Amino acid sequence: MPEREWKKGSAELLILSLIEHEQRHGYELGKLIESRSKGVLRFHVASLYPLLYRLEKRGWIDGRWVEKAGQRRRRYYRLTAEGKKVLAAQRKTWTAFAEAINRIAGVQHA
Amino acid sequence: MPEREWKKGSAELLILSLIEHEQRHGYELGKLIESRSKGVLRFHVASLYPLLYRLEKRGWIDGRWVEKAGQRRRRYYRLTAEGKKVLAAQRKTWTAFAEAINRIAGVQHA
DNA sequence: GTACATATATGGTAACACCACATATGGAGT
DNA sequence: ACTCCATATGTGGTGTTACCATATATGTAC
Repeated sequence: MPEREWKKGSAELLILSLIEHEQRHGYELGKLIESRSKGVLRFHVASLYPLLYRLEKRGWIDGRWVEKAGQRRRRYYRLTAEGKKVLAAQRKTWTAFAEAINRIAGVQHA
Repeated sequence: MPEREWKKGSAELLILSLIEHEQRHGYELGKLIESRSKGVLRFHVASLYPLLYRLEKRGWIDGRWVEKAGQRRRRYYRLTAEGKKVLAAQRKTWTAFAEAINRIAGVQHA
């Protein structure tokens, strides 16, 4: 079952989209993806955190630690200018990809 | 750029769909995917042939050699009963996946 | 006789989601 | 007090799989 494979790469688009308008921390992103996808998508921490480091290293997102009393420290991420460009490009790529799959696999537009 | 990653797993759905109604050989499948996707999807031989062996080993597709004078031998694949079930399941999974991505990434239905 | 399309095949590499496990804090239930 | 769960971040090792480069073999066109 290729479900696992489809998730590869899609994670980037999801993360970038979710922090497009407001900064979020890792755990929140994981929970958001799970709830908004109605359980269809679930990224494990061992995928999520390394991904965030990769995106930050590439300069697409920018993280900063926020410490609050009576709470474990959180790292909040926001989209950089470069990240905005990448997000736009990935949205376009995703749309073309999904259309191609639907055309070949004969899935009625969904 | 996650384009490469998205292709992982999608190959199975594409192959199974393309041999749903008529048997085809490997090279033909590669060319069909490229043309029908208008160049968006292109699977290299080093991905395609090993994939066909995997699918056959799993019993989802059934291949047989066809030799014709003045032509290199070709291996034609057809969908097995088990393959039909898998195809139906994968179509469903793909649709749910694409919908989830679109919902979260804010892509207008495409 | 060279170039290209057709057609199948494979050893090695890179990417990345996942498993299992780890650390740390706060609140709810018993 | 103690257990359990939700919150929150972190990592070493594994498995899957698309791709690179390269190989073999046939037919057609220039």
